[in-house]
Amino acid sequence: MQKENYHHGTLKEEMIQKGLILINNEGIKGFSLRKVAAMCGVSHTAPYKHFKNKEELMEAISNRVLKSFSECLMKAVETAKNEQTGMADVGKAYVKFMLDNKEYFRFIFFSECKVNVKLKANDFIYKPGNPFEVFCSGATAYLEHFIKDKTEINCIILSMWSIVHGISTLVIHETFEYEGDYEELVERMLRVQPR
Amino acid sequence: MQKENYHHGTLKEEMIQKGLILINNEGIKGFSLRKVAAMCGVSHTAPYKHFKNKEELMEAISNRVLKSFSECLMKAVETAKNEQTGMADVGKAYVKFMLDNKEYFRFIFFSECKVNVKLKANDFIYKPGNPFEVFCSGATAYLEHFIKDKTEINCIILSMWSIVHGISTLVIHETFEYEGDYEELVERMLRVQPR
DNA sequence: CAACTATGTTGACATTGTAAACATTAGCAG
DNA sequence: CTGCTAATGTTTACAATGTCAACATAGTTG
Repeated sequence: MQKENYHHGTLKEEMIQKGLILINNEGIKGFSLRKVAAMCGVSHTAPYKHFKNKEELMEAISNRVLKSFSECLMKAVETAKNEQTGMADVGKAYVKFMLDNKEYFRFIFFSECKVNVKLKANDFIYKPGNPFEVFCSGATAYLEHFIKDKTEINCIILSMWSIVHGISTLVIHETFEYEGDYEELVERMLRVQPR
Repeated sequence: MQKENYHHGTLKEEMIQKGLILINNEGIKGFSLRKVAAMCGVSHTAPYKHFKNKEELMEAISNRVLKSFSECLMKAVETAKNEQTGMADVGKAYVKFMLDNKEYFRFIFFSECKVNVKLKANDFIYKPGNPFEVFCSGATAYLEHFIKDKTEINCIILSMWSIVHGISTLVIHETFEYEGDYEELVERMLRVQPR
């Protein structure tokens, strides 16, 4: 009986799963490698066979969330493309996803969690597949129909990205609160833009 | 000789001072209550006579930074008022201050540090003296010259705030990078707005 | 089957936050 | 000045945590 338990089999994956649960239940400050290991029914050093250190576990968890985020945004971009609703709906999806997953994004953005993503303006280079890339490239494709100047497009995109990211961040950090429908608010905030 | 040292005298203030230094030198993950106490030449539990716990120390440090931030923005608002340059300069000051103090804002926004500030939209209630209040009320005063509708003003302000806060946050978190002058970029980002 | 590698466990250690019990000093009442 | 009391520090102790080293077990492969 013990023989079957000695080797867990899918510990790496379960660490990520249980890590997500722990974050949801106890927030950032309740998160610890040892707790997650215990949730997997494994000794507190077993995870080190799969993750170099705590930070690498956090990064894996973060990537899992960002992957869902990407998929969510991709769907929104597709819908917007088909139904000609413009980028506002994608922006709304961006904010909604972050606010629906506050605890996860506190973890990703408000902790020492490394996010393996970096966008550069100017040439707008990004690692494909991450949510920010999805948002920005979706917006680029949309704006190209209306605007020629590449620099202006980038500027507008950056503006939109900052708006949706900024408002989400402020709300999640509890620096700002709106007593009403955030989607409607975002809609209006983005509409203030020329496009 | 020991008699002079037993009572520190201004420990509370020095904890804040040395805390700021430690954050600058070692970042969030290098920050600990015990280290700050050591820097003050005091036992590791002495701070508990002045702060309920670590979080309260962090809050005090955060408030110190936010006070400087407020003062900086107040100056910018004053200048904008006198020289009729509009809110773009205040926005640039906002971003510049955050990027000039990356380590502090990582501490404030990307750690378990409680920021004792909460703005509410709708009625736009804020605790006076905090930087966000300075920015928003400065913007309100400015916009009232051009726009009547209170709701629209609030929407534009929130947009501007999100833009400057969002871009700063993204850069500090190293999710986004711009190889050029951020002030010029912010100028353009805000100018995309109707006003 | 034997040896190797991947995966877990035990035990140890340093760092940290925090609480309790005790020490020193400052300030004030008499 | 004396002595009490509150404010401020220190020592000691403990639990939680990340991490390392040494060892154990189990698949895998020649």
